[in-house]
Amino acid sequence: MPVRADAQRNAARVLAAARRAVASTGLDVSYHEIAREAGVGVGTVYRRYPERDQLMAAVLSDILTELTDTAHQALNCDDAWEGFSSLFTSLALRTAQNAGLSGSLDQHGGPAVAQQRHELLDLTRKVIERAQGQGRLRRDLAWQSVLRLTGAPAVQGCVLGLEPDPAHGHLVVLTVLLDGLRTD
Amino acid sequence: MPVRADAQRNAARVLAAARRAVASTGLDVSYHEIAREAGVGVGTVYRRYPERDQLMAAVLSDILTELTDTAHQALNCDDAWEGFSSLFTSLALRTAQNAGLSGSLDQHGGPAVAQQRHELLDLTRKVIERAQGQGRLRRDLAWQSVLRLTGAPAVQGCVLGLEPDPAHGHLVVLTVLLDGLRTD
DNA sequence: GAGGAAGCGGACAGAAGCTGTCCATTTATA
DNA sequence: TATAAATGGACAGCTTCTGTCCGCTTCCTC
Repeated sequence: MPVRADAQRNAARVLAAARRAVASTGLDVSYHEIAREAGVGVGTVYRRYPERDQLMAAVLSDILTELTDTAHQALNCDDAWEGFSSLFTSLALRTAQNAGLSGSLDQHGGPAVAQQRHELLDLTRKVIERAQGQGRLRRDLAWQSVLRLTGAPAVQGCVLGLEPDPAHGHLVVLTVLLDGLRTD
Repeated sequence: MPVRADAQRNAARVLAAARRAVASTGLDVSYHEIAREAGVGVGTVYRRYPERDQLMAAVLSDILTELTDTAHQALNCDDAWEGFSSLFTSLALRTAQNAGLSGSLDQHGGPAVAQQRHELLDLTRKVIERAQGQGRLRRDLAWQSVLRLTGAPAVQGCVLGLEPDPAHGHLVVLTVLLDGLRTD
């Protein structure tokens, strides 16, 4: 017997809800919250992902797949700076949307996700080094440092209590960072 | 009868512990954790700050006092850019140390803290506009936007799971941001 | 150094929220 | 329509937090 249609539908709903929930709450989001967000019962979420790691692996894999696509496009872009800045922007916005993840990719996901991540890192390194090779991107920063900068626009506020303004805030940070990174 | 010596000692310990705890855990840190950090019983913390808002107000006021000092120094600095960049750096590092606060200053503290914050904001605006007036800081950003940038180095990680490296990470972001902000 | 008041610590009850299970009910397929 | 798969959500057990209370300790005064 094939997979039932409603089961497939719910699986998609749960994954989408998990992505949203992880993005807003973090990796320690409760199963109940995911179920609520998905509009299904907790039992359904537990049946689909008996282990928390399986759920996180699915979420992370989903994100990594999207980003790998973007990285390939960036590497195929004729202009090295344009490729770099578009990938940088994508990474930054994605990081901002998933502020809850912050560096805990290693603990979750297992070897399959690790492999996916390694692939994306490799692509990203190539994009950065190509832009540096063409003299468009400053060379005084290691590619890892450049990559880490993508986390900067994830800012949610400041000690002075200015309202966060996530809509335009990220873009301002991105603009200034890119201006600080380009060489011409 | 004057305040007992041990009471004074404990008050200082609790405030210091609360600052550390809020910085690492966030505004919703539990009283027990603060007490543990301070090395006192929970009762002592509750006696000192029966309302959570009182505790937060004390913490925020402490931070604001420090920063106001720095802002005064920045405004007295002969070189407008130097003044700006040193204040910017202080604000950024302080924000990074207090990532847990993120924009929730308004809900806490009451009018006294609000007044302190208003004063600091005013000083900061002056520092920024002075540097812009001297043509050292790019003029295409409103002072609020510039201020918001101080939150950027608070980055704790990125979607790619690179280890956070808070020690040098903040400095790299700061360098690139300042390079993207200066006009000469 | 003795007495009394102020302060202290931490046990404890009650509330909240999370995990993971179980089964009566619903739904899709043949 | 019959049947098996899938569902939802109640529920027990656990953890963690809040806020109080009271026996004990520490400090100050005389």
